[in-house]
Amino acid sequence: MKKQLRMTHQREVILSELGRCHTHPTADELYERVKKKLPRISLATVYRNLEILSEAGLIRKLEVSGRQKRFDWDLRQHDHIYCIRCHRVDNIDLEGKKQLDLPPHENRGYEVSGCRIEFFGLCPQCRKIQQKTRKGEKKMGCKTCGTGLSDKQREVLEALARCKDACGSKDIAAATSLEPKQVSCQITALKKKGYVASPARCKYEITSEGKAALS
Amino acid sequence: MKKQLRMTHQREVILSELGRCHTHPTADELYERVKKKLPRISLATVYRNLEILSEAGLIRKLEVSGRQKRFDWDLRQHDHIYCIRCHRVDNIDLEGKKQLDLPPHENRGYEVSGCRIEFFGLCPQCRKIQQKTRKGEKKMGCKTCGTGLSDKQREVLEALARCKDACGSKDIAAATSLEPKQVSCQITALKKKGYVASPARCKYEITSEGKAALS
DNA sequence: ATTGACATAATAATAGTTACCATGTACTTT
DNA sequence: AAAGTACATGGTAACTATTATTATGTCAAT
Ligand SMILES: [Mn+2]
Ligand SMILES: [Mn+2]
Ligand SMILES: [Zn+2]
Ligand SMILES: [Zn+2]
Repeated sequence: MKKQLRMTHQREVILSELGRCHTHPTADELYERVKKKLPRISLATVYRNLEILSEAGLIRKLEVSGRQKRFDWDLRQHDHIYCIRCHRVDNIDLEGKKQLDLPPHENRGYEVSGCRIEFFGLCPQCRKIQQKTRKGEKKMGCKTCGTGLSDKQREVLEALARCKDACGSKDIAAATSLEPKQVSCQITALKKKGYVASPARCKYEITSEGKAALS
Repeated sequence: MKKQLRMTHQREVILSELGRCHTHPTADELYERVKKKLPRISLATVYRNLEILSEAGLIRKLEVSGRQKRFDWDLRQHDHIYCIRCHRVDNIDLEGKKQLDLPPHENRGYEVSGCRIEFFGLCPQCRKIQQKTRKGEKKMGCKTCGTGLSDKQREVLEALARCKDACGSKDIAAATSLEPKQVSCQITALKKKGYVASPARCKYEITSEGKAALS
């Protein structure tokens, strides 16, 4: 009844690409790489095999903070450090310092099978970027959030682009077909995206990012 | 320009329910509790406020292994242990042993902002369950996987239930409107769910779990 | 009384992942 | 070799957890 594990061509390529990758890739990052060798492979196959291979102990599955699982070809005992901004993951070696044993009276009745140590912070690249853009958190990883514009947002932003000076939401309501309440709602969303700034209380103007987003 | 944080009634209830909870609940677990006090609250409000409150430092967001984020009312420095089977999370206190500083030459250029230490294993309840059901991993947390049956799966399982003894997939194909190939595909799925067992090579029979699933 | 910042409920949309199943391939046993 | 079955794949639908959108509500400061 033992499970047989066939080393198919797909699995070979997945393994070898993971070994060539020194970046702890996610399933879809690896999929993009594997697709170059096997153009007809399915994303589901990559997911399935990463799961199977990690259960078989041929690779390691990392469950670091964030939403996506990452995979590691290096089976040796080592810990990780990850960037809280871009989510890249690097290896660290705690050398002798890994005597992290939970004292028996502290184990809460668990049958302890392991321990994970993760450091986190800003990676070298993100440190530089963070210093430049002091304005705040540009959340990454979302497709629409940051670039996309809904119809109403676009309408408001276009009206703002036509204004020479900063103007209030009432002016915009007049310049568009929208009601004042709706305008202020859209402005809130646009401010969050960085497309609108408020030079004075209750006065708004389009930012350079906002102009870029309109094009 | 500083962000104002209004302590609304919803936020008060979310905070107080989290404080009353000693289980590191997920957003939807907390939602179920809060709904009893505020029946008209929205799940999105719970998500939004847990995020806001943790950013404001009033609660702690845990990103332990697994998919769902969990929240902790206890702000004191402490670490966690979680169950790899049921995903419950308990506190641990490493007392003096938390001098986990990354040596500067090992930080890979990161600006380190913190460290997470997590133990994992089987919680007391799951240890008992695991000993009983030795058959293998019943994956938890999935809605269909385990209980749900597709139409074809149900058809095959019902045919198996009518058989007195273990039978081959060809017999089932005859007893249903399905082709042999399809039958073996469905049997594979049913075996994975634990609804079908194979007492002898290429012979199948319905399990007690399978009978229960049919009712 | 207006205005607009902040908040909410309801819902649509999204990302990541897994389930489903027809089909394909490779072992085993005859 | 043929038959029968276990294991695997590709394509896609479905699912889970989370976030975005937006009409509407509340409230403090003009
Ligand atoms: Mn690694
Ligand atoms: Mn805790
Ligand atoms: Zn980074
Ligand atoms: Zn458990």
